[in-house]
Amino acid sequence: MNKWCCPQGRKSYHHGNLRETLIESALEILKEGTLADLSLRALARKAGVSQTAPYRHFEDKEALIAVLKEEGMRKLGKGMKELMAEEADPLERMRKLGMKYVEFAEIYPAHFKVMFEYELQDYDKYCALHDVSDDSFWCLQETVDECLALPNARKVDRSVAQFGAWSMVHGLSVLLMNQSLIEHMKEGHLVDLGDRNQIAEQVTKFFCESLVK
Amino acid sequence: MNKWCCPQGRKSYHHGNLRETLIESALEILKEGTLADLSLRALARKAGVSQTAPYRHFEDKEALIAVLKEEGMRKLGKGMKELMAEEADPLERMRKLGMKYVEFAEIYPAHFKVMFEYELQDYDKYCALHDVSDDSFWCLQETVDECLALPNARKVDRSVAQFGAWSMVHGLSVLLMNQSLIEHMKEGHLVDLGDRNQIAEQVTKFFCESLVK
DNA sequence: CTTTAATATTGACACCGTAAACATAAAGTG
DNA sequence: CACTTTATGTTTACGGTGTCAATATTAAAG
Repeated sequence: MNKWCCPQGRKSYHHGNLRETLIESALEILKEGTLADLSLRALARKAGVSQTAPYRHFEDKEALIAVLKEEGMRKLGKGMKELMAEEADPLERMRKLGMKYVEFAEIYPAHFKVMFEYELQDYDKYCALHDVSDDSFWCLQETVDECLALPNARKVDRSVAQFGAWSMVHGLSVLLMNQSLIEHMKEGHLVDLGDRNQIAEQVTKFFCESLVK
Repeated sequence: MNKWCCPQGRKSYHHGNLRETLIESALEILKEGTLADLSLRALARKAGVSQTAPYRHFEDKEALIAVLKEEGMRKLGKGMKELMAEEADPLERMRKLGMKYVEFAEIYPAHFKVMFEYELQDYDKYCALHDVSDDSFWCLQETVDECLALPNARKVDRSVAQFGAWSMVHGLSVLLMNQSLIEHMKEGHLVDLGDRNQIAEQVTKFFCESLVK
């Protein structure tokens, strides 16, 4: 006998697809909000389910975050791997990889922050995240190696080029996401999306040109 | 008549120096913890004062955060300004400025995160922070200009060099702070402080050399 | 000395993450 | 089919958070 009455207009006692619903809701929140807006309780509310229901699908909040990181790394990695196939010229591919990175941060700022600013307690627990992250890093490493193998390559240590490239685009992403920081540099001038894109283009170009003589 | 009994062993009803005490406690917490450990209530507890007492000195948590950002920018700016006087060679100074930045993040990671990862709702409200931030930016701009005025300077747009330099050291700081990210790059190898310092040295050197022919 | 302004307290509210005990439904087993 | 197990929900509760309103204490100003 079904004497249970759902809190929201739900048909059955079981939601049926709660895990995926929670993840999708979380992604929605990240699209139009900040990490601070993301709470398990809010997600539960959005799914019309009790506040502790999410704990049947995620050990704790961190486990949900890990999945969000994973989703982000998957999307970023996908875009980068496509470039590996599309663009043969190492230097030009390097530049495009950098722009992909910056554009990702531009389009999904909150998601980007979750990926890189939310520190997990024990990273080793989430090997799926570990695996999917490797894809992006492989693209970077492969492209760096190809650049350094160029006949006109500057004599640069492999790991220096790797760290340099990644640091450059990561810093660029963070700085460009932060309107107030940019305005300092631009001496109070308003900086719109066009300006930011132009800066990103120029800086990534500058870096790639620095790899060769 | 003093019929009031203090919650902790405090002499008088008024704390006397609560604002400074709260800031100092906050700085202590940032030295050995994360941003998540920082709560107004915890600070109040530490000062032996009721949980709403801090609101007599800070409009809200954000106002306290703004002060912490300010403290950090002041310390960073101080170190950078000293370098402006010490080191005459623009390129070498550029390199040292970068290392100062990275070392700051290394020594005060939580404080660094508060400064650059905690987004204020309305930045314009805290003009003291705005002013003290300008000092650091001025050092960067001045040094970039001197580098680009060098006879052997590469032909680079001023704002590109500025953004490039800042992006590079900022990204470097963030990446090096994040042990799990480094280990990806280093293919699982443990990366200690010595390794990180060496990477920072090499990458900043690489960038500075990229500014000249 | 009296009034006022600054500073602190208490109590409350709405959030949050999460643990324990319990309820329901679906899936597996005889 | 009935019966048990497992997966997936709910309720209730605890301690934590930021913050507001009303109140108390005291230092400073008149």
